[in-house]
Amino acid sequence: MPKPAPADTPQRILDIAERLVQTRGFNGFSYADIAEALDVTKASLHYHFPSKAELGKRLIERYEQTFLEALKGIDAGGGDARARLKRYVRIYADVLRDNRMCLCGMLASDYTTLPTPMKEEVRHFFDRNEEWLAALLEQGRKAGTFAFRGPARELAGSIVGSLEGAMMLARSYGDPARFDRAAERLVGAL
Amino acid sequence: MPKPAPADTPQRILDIAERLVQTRGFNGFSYADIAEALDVTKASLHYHFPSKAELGKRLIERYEQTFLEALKGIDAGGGDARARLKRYVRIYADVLRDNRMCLCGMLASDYTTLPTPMKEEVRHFFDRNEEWLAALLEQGRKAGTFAFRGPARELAGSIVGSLEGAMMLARSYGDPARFDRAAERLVGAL
DNA sequence: GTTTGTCAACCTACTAGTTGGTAGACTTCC
DNA sequence: GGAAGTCTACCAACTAGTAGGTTGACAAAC
Repeated sequence: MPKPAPADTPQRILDIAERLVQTRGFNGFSYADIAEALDVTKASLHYHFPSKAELGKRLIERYEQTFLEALKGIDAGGGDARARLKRYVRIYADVLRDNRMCLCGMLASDYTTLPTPMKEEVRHFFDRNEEWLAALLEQGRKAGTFAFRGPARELAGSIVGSLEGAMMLARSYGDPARFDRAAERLVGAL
Repeated sequence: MPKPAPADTPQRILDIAERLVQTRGFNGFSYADIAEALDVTKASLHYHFPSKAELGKRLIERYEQTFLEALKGIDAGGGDARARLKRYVRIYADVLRDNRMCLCGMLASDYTTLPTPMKEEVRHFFDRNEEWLAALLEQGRKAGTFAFRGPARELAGSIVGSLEGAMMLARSYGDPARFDRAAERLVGAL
């Protein structure tokens, strides 16, 4: 028997690689790490993902898809803009409580060392992310829920940056609550 | 003549290593990179810094010293709390315009992969940094320059996180002005 | 004032292990 | 039989780090 293969191997590879990137960064793990965790050989990994660059690209694509799906979930759920914003922040908090950084936050700090296709995907993620958040902010402003000056998109970029930074520091301090406090301030300031 | 050695070699090693960490992260460069940039052998680097962990630790120590020196400079210069805060933010903006990340911001994202002594130094840097900022914020609040709720130290932590995150994203977008806009919002909100 | 010894600062040459990646054989399922 | 997926067995390049030798500056001993 080569594999009882209960779960789809490529997906399991992505699951493990994702966790590794989120905890150690793109330069902080190797194919050998994935192989060990999955109990297969490196060669087998290369069969599914020919190069690390390709693996990384697919990783971001999948992450973005899941993330945007979650945002749709927020749109579908009820509540005013503030409630939605809180659910948005909650996504980050949950990732952090799983002892992970945001995948793209991590990759943003590895940015200069990434292969070009990955760079493009990282920016694409943040573009979509900020677009959605900007729309929510604008909605909230129109409804009188939020008060802020300037373009919503600019504020969105600022908030995303703040959340990523707050995650990074909270993780270094091993103190997820530190993220919550910072996020509370951000949301409260609107 | 063995050396025209105008500059102190250990310092030059630290200079180059610092730039490499700030641009590529601690796992994104090797002794070979420093050796090439400095035109010496790897063995020579190991003479001055026995291990990469030791090099990294010394790197943070020196960075913190320089940073705290700059904060003293702000204290010494005139102006109210807001003016001082702007000069504080300026430090980050200048680093970014040199195409670098904050050294410790970078190391915060590499955190899980760092040797323990480096982890301690990174946290020490942020502790000192936030202590100073908290004092400035408290000063500003007492003088009526700033308005904010809760402990100054908590706000300081939030601001430092936001600045680090804003830097990271601005660098990914190759757009230093993105940092300026985010920082402007942060300072303006006080 | 030359010999002798010490020292910092480098060098060449090497180690053991890791990196991403490949070739080709094998095995199982349709 | 052919495709899919896995394996063993490799490779060249790179990793941090080491062993041991060379160089020239300086200082004391003679």
